[in-house]
Amino acid sequence: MGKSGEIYERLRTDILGGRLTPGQRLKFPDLCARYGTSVGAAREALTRLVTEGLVASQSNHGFTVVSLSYGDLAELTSARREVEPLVFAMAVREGDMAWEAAVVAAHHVLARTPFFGEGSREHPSAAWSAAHTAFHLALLEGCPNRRLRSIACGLREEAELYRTWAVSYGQESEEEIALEHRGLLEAVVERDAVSAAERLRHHISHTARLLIKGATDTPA
Amino acid sequence: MGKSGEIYERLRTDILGGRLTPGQRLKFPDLCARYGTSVGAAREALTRLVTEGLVASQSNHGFTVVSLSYGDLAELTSARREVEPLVFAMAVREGDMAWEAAVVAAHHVLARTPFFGEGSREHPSAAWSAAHTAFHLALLEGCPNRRLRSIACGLREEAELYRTWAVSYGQESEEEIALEHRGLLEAVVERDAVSAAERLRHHISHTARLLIKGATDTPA
DNA sequence: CTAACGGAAACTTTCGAAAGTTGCTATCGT
DNA sequence: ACGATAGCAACTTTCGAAAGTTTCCGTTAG
Repeated sequence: MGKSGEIYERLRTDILGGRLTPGQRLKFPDLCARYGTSVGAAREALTRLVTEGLVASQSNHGFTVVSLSYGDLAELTSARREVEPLVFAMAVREGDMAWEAAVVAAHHVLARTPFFGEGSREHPSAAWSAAHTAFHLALLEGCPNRRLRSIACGLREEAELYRTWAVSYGQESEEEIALEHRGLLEAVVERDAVSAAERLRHHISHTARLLIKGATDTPA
Repeated sequence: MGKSGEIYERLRTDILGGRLTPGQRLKFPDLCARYGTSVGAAREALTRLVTEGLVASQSNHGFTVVSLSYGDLAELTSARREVEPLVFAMAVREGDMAWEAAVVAAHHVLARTPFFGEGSREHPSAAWSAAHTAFHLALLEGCPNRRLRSIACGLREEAELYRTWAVSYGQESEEEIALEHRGLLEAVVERDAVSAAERLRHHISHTARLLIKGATDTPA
């Protein structure tokens, strides 16, 4: 992997990790200093992030971290409600036993990881977030179609931004969410594709609603 | 639009137009001479095409036009069978009257354009191909979700490569295809989303089968 | 005759300075 | 005081040469 791939990874994790705020301008002088690289490498990394929907660019106006809005969250959620269940259903139908085992494993660590960490009572712990992402990726991994898988994963990644910037999760959501995760696991081991799709669609709608409720300004 | 956007367009049309053969190596010296540009501009254009699936890249081994294979066609078709009908159904449910009118117009043009041109009896005319693409894009355009639309259009574009390199179309297919197009139009004006999705799924399967039959070597 | 090694050619990747563009500010005229 | 204009400053974009890689071929030793 070339050098620009390295800065691409770092930029991506910095955006997803909340170290760069949505809407923030990404100037080359700053970037080069921050990551110790040349403009060329930074430029290539940024253009890759643009196609993934994490960075926006205007001609001759540079690059910015994408800005969050209720309208966009609604559109993103609508897209995820359509494609993720579809991909998940295909995984349930066609995934092999190794996949099934990976899902069971991912659910196990998710279930055993505490929702809130030592610090905040508002944001889920980094460990839980990681386990949560891993579980959902594991669910989709069973789909044998590379293209569909990467489409679904791409949408989930865009949603990740909204998750990291969500103001707060309600205390009561924790159990409901855990219940839904168990339901998804159940659909996998029982190989019930239609139930799987239905449950995932509901889960996406539910969690998106939590993000909307948590925010301060009015929904679009 | 910058200079690299210009060469991006030219490269894209050259690939889609069959002037660059699948699997062909794309060397910077050649590219710079062909399009009269610098390596930097060519590089940016290529990386953009990689994310669209029209060009493949290996680290330190340069770029190539994607190579066609039966396995890949099968996967691509499978993906299209899932997402295009979904997007089309959403268009039928939510598209406004202006969209409906655009579909009627696009179908009119398509129906009046002769399938075979002056020259070959094997390949559809360039005019028909253009009208065909325009019709299908018009169908998807009614979907209000920008992300879903661009996903569906992206998949169609990848399929375009297989269409331009298909060995030949059977003579009898012309009428069957025209019939299916009329069916799609009908589903739009009658606002029947489930029929629309079903018809489009069938149409995709059918045309993909024609491509497979037309090829000379054995399917995977 | 085969295999390993060395070296050169061709190409990809990276870099940073030059050129180009935009938006702001200060100055001048009304 | 207000508006217009010209110049400036900051930044983006582009370019092509330098550096780094891989591949291939010819040579030599076994």
